[in-house]
Amino acid sequence: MPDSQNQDSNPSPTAAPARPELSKTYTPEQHEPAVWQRWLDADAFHADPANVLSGEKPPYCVLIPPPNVTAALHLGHALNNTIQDVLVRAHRMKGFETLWMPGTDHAGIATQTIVDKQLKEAGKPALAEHKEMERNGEPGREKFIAQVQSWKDEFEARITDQLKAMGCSCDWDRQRFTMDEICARAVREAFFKLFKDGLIERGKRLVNWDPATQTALSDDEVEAKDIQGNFYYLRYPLVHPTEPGDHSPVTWGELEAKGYPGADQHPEDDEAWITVATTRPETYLGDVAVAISPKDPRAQALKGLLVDLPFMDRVIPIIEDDYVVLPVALGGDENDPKAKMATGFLKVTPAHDPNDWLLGQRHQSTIEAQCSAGTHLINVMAPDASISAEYGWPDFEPHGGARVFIGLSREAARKKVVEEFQAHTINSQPLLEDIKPHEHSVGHSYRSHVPVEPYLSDQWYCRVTDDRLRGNAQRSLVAEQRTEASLGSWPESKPAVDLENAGDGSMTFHPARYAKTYETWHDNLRDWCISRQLWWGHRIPVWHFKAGFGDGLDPWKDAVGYRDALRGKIDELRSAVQCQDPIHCHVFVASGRHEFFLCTGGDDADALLTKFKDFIATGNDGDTKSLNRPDLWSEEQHKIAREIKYLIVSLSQDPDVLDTWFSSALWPLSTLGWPNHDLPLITPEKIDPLAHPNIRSVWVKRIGTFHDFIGTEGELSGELIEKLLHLRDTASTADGTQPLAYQLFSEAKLTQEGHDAQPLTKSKDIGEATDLICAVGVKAAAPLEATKFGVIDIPALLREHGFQDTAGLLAAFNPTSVLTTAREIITLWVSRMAMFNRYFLGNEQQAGPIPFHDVFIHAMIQDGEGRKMSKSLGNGVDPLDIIHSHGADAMRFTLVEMTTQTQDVRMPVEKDETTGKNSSPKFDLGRNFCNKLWNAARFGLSKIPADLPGTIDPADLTLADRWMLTRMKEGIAEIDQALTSYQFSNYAKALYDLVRRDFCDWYLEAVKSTIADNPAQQGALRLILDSLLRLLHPVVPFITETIHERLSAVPAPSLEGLMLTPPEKGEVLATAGWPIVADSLADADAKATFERVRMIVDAVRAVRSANQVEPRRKIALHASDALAAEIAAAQGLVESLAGLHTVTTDASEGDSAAFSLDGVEHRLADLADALDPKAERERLEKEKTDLEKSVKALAGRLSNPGYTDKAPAHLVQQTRDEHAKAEADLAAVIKSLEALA
RNA sequence: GGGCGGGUAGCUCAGUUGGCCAGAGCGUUCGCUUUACACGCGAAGGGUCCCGGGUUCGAGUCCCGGCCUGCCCA
Repeated sequence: MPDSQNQDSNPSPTAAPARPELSKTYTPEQHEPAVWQRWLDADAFHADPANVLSGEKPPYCVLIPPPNVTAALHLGHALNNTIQDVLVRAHRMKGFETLWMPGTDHAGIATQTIVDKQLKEAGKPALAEHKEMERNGEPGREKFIAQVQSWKDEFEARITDQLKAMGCSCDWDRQRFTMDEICARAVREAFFKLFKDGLIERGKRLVNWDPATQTALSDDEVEAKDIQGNFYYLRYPLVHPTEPGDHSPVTWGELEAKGYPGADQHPEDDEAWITVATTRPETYLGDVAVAISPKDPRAQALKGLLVDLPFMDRVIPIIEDDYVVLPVALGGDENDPKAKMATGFLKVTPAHDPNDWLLGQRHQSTIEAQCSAGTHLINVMAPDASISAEYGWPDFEPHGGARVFIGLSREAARKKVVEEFQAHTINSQPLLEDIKPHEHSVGHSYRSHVPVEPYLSDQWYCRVTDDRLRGNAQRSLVAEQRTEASLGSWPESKPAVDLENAGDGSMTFHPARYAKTYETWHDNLRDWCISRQLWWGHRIPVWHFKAGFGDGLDPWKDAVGYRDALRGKIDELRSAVQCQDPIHCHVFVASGRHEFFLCTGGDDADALLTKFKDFIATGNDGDTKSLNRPDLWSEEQHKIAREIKYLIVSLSQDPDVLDTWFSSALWPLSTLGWPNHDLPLITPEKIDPLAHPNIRSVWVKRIGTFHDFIGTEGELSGELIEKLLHLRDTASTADGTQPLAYQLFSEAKLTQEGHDAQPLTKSKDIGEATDLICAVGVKAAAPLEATKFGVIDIPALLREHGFQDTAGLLAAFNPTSVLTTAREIITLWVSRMAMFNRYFLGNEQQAGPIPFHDVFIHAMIQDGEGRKMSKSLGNGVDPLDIIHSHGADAMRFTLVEMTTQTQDVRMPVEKDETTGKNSSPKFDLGRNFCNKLWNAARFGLSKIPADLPGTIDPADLTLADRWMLTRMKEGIAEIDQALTSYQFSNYAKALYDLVRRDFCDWYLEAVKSTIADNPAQQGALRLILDSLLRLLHPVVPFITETIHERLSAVPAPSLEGLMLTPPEKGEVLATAGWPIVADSLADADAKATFERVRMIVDAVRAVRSANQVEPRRKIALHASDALAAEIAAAQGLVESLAGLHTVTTDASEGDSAAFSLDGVEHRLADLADALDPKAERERLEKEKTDLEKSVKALAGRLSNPGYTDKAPAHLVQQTRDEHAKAEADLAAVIKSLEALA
């Protein structure tokens, strides 16, 4: 047996390695599934945090931006994930412990809307019907969520399959979903901490309301669209402030007397009015004032007067505010389009417009004192945006003059208001003065696409503007990406430099320009509305209650004292029933009332409150036993419960869910195990030494006592034990090994001794321990079958019982290495991850680490016309279609090649007429490249015998070998540079040049004539091919793995200076080492010589082609002495590559073609049986013209003294050399032409 | 309105401190069943670097002003 770097652990000395022939063209569908299976079998993608924590390997971690479960992945996802896979695979090969965390996002409003729409279309009970059920006391919410859940299951599976088909090397055992138990736990913890720390508050404010889905939206979920609307000019009569309900009209005459400009244009006894301009006339029902600019010349005359709102019996004040735009006629800005449309009077509707809301705040007391409704907020709409008096319209009754509008949609109401104003008159002129067309921007819901209604409602807010959140996000950014402007406005956002590991200034955007988007976003941040009136999402862990009067406490007089008393009582109850999870109480003031809320920090606390709610409802003191677990309550415990019962009446959980981005923001924490990240690390060896390293994952749970874990039969934990024992004893995997084992540890010892702690084996120790950890080692990734229990999905089973496989992940992998995502995500997601990661991993002294060091923003893929790919345009490309037609590798290579530093990339889309599917000719690039690689490998393999020498002496290498190795060293440097700077296109181009141009076109052609008899060259080819496969693997993993499997059948010889670390796991290339070429193999002479060979061959080929010489015809070269010597030194390469049978210094006889090289004329003879002198003359004439042009240009440059004096000397010299060479070449060509004549 | 891109060969794009006569892939033309590859090999043609100024010995690149086009934010 020859020496080998890849020693087979089970060598078979008799049988030669199987070397099946490769097919003539690469057929991806034949190889991709098999390769995928090999990776899984090798456990190639599973990361082990222990390798990081022990210091053995540096970490590299990428978190997938979890795709929405709303739909299958599109080409943008394919690009996004290909880039991540390239980075992940390259780092894995470079020796990093590499974790790529996969998962999906529940996308609350989007998924709920889609499922609702689907149900409606299918004629099944949809959201509205389920809401009706819920109102009737039936479980409508549960049923609807189950429908969404099954949609989620379907799409999660589809998305996962797509990612796998693309070859994504995620750690699939750790796949997450933003609503699974592990993520939910993080959401609860995070919300609780924010609540407790005063960063979450309740507020009645104007929100972006989506009347279609009837939920609040955050600012980012609103998209502005330009709408062709109108400005409506409405006349409001002026009145005197006299008796309530009896306001006498103001006449124009009175106004004229007060110096009101323009009043003299009206009959003096006529009633006077003012005109407001609005785009939304229907909101006039909620008007509480009319505003005028204090600079307005009419303002003085109007002081003390009021406005009588038509048909409303509401009299409202006139307020002065600088916000109001002056019309151009009265001195307003001519360049302001608003000033052209304005009347100078602005109707103020604080409950239906964000700007009016601010006006209402500023003038609240004036408005409340003078508006006959007595309030500065009148909401005239129901949640579906129809006109309604039931949501805060205090003066609707008893007058009810606006009854005609009730129940109308906002669109119909607008029409009706305009009609009414048209139909009614003041001084026989219509109240509707004018309508002018006006294009303006209107916010629309990004999901339902209806116009967003600014709507007054109670919501939960996260105070992201607090420095603990915003400030830390701002300070994350690397110093050179901060701008002066931002630092000037936000001096406190300057990164700290003196704090070690503060995480400040350590996050970098690539390309750098996107840092500005991030920075600006934070500079203009507003508090984040996090509650959504949806069902699909994380339920807000807050309980609202009506306060009672226990212990003589009056919640309305002393809210804080009441709150503190309740906090104390709650803690007593928790402790009495051994509830581990915290409960916190807050009081908020909304609409002038105190509102009391309890927030729970975990399942235990939730369960406690649920039971307590029942306790309150039944009023049965004896029932309080159910609160306890597992013992009966003592008298003291009953007493506490009764006391709280007097403080709390009618407890109910908040029905709303959290904004999806809240759980997304926790992704770097939740997926890595936070808040249970302190679970001790247990390595697979501890579970089952015999089976290691085949144990795939280790699941652990802190179980307190043995009793807790075993439980009794029929209880969940007892049942789990039974299943685990049964599986351990009866189930087996394909190779006959057992799929799982479990062991118990003392937590104290694990924490103390780490990996070295021994499992507990004595039943006495187990029975007595109070701090037990149960660890389950799982081998199978797929569900297991075991008689009695049928098919069991072990990870799901363990999750259900609170086991986690996250131990050590947070410590090993957060901060992660890089986040790869799209532009619009910077504000929606990147920012919030930065805020949360730093907040939750920090403490009061110091902010925590950033979630990722780098953020790479990739381009958006557009179609050939620069339009977004979308379903409605039908120009989308399905990644699976490309994988099926071209192969996953071809798609990946093309996408990587396209990924330059620009914002958008275009991909011409063509519809295949036969299949009806969209594709793009761009993918041919990748397919052709893969096919070329395949055939090059096929050829290479056919030239590599099974019995290579064990060692290659570098001295035995040919010129071509040394050149190729040198080129490889250069190529590796280019590739490494491209990858570290996220220049993916450069990576693909470097590979293309190295593989296609250098290796295929020149190296393989060069070795053809010598390799059969040269064992050293055979060995070199074996190693060069191996190295190239490694460099290619990150972008084209399937084909390289397939070829590598064949290549590995031939043991690799050793060559000093070339390091090819063998695969770590299962002999798969995916875990092999990145090639390292030492300086000793870089041969500058070989490179220069080979480049000369290429030049000479090119020159000969050009002449051959111009003279239409048969490719197979060998010709004679009559060269100068110098050229002939050079060719002789090239070991026959020129002869074979240029097709020469003779190289001689003799003068040619008979027909010959001339060409010049280095300013010397050489001749090629034996080109054909007869040479065509006319064609030869044409070729030479053209060459002469080109050279003359060249000589003239170079001479011109040299005759410019500015150039020769000021340009760098080496450039001037270079120009002189070129000039001399061009002149010599020209002379040679002229000589050839003369000879021809 | 503010911010950020793009405009280079017929098409899609490179061109990183200004420095060979501006490159690649596809497409086009010519030749070729050549010891792996026609999803291939060899050769060739193809550019007012959007327009107008400026700085410089020298500008696709830097500066100023336009035009066209896309995205994000208000």
